[in-house]
Amino acid sequence: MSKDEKAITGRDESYSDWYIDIVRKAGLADYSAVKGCMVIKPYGFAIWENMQRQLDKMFKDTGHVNAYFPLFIPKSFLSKEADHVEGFAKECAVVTHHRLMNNPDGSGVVVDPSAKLEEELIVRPTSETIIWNTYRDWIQSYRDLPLLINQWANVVRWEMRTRLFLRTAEFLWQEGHTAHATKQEAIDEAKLMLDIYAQFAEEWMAMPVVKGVKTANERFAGADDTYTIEALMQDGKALQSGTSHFLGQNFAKAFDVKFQDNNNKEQYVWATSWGVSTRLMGGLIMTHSDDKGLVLPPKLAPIQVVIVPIPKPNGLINEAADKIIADLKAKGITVKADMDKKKSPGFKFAEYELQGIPVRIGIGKRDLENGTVELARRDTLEKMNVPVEGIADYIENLLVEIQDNLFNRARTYRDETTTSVDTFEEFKQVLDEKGGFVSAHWDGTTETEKKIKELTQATIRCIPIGNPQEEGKCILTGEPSKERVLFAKAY
RNA sequence: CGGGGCGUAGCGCAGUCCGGUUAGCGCACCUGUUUUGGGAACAGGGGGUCGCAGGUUCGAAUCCUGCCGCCCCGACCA
Repeated sequence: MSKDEKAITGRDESYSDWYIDIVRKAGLADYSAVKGCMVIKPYGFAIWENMQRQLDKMFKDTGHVNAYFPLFIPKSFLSKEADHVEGFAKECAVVTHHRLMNNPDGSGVVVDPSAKLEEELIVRPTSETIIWNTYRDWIQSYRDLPLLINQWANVVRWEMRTRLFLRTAEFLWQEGHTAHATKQEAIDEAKLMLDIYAQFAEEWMAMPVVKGVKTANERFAGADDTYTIEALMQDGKALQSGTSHFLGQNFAKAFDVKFQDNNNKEQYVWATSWGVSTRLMGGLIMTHSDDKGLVLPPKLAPIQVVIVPIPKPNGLINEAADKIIADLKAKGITVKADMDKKKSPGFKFAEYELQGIPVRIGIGKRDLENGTVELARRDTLEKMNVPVEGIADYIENLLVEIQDNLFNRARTYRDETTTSVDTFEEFKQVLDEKGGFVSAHWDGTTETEKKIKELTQATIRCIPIGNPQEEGKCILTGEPSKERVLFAKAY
């Protein structure tokens, strides 16, 4: 096999082709026979499972439980909350019939026109409506609250344009839906989940994020407030990586969900919803990977260490490898030994770099003689000779170091690619030449926000939480402003 | 929804303009031998309804008509 055929497109050449090459050649996902839908392959799914496992733990540690609600939603449900239906109506898949029949002309199967549904069903684009319709029956008293439920599910949003992991017609996610007795409690919940998302992104994905609030224009359809974590990709575009919504009483009123408080007074409940999706996979890829392929943070890598015999396996090498494998496994480190005799070491090196495995161990004759192994780290591509004695401890520390290094590197990039500007000229120049987050004053109107988007393609990603208050003038209109907001071109 | 591209072996493509042996090449795959510290070499081998349906023709991957699918670029979105 030649280098060129296996090589991935360089980031400088085409960032978009680079991304697709990594997704496909590292075996994460593939296009499917269905337009806009992808197949998540075993290696990609293993990474997603690691994400799920940790997130699920964090949800449960904060008192949430999992449940499952239907894929199909009666059409009438969707129209009960006005903003919500307006936000999603344009991208819904609709089930109209429930039976097929043989085409009378013998050409295959066709929809049986006599099997038309009384009420059409929507394939969930999100589950607020079916869930709140159910919560009405579950909630009577303040003692039923708070209700803290999450579900892991697939949803469908009929997008015009798709991109593997970042935007597909069907995607996997989790959606939390909670009900509370008071407004403050619901706001606290929405913020708590945002913190959990941020903590997960930074500590597990090694992906630095900005926590913030969305502007009215960017808010979730049906929410009073939308909180977001925003990450910056290597091409200078922002990725909305998770959102948490304070829904006020909008869904409670739409679905008539009331409870009796401890004064026997009837009240509408307060709600939140929050979600992260397989889009995080896209963020993970675009935060760390390089021109050799995927780079994975050790905490999420399905295989943390790979052992490659040089030049091929033999009794002594196998023996040395088995010992190392046992020591690593005892520490809970996942390890794979590639004892395939047909493939050359060079092939394996390239292959595991493409797959982003954090640490590679090479064992050859020279190593056996010297009592060492060759360690290669994926994040820096450094190679070093390390004594076999104490290798498991060494690797355990190295994995932590790699995790930290990836985060620090990404944070440095993010900080260096965040620019404060005070004029519209500067604003445009930074967006064109440098990209990244641009911190600027804005007059607070949707009209100005839309105008800026029209002129520059940049949107307000968020108003950062804990944003310093500062007198200034809107970069577009010159109207007074009391704080900066974060702009960027976004995925 | 507008614009563009593509559909020939598992993958990537040539052949199509100008119809004519048994449809070809690279990679991958199988067998064997020699190799092996950064994507090995040689030899042999298997694998195809040429997207689908009609039509023209002695003869269609190639020409005509219709259809289907996917990808890319834009507007909308996690």
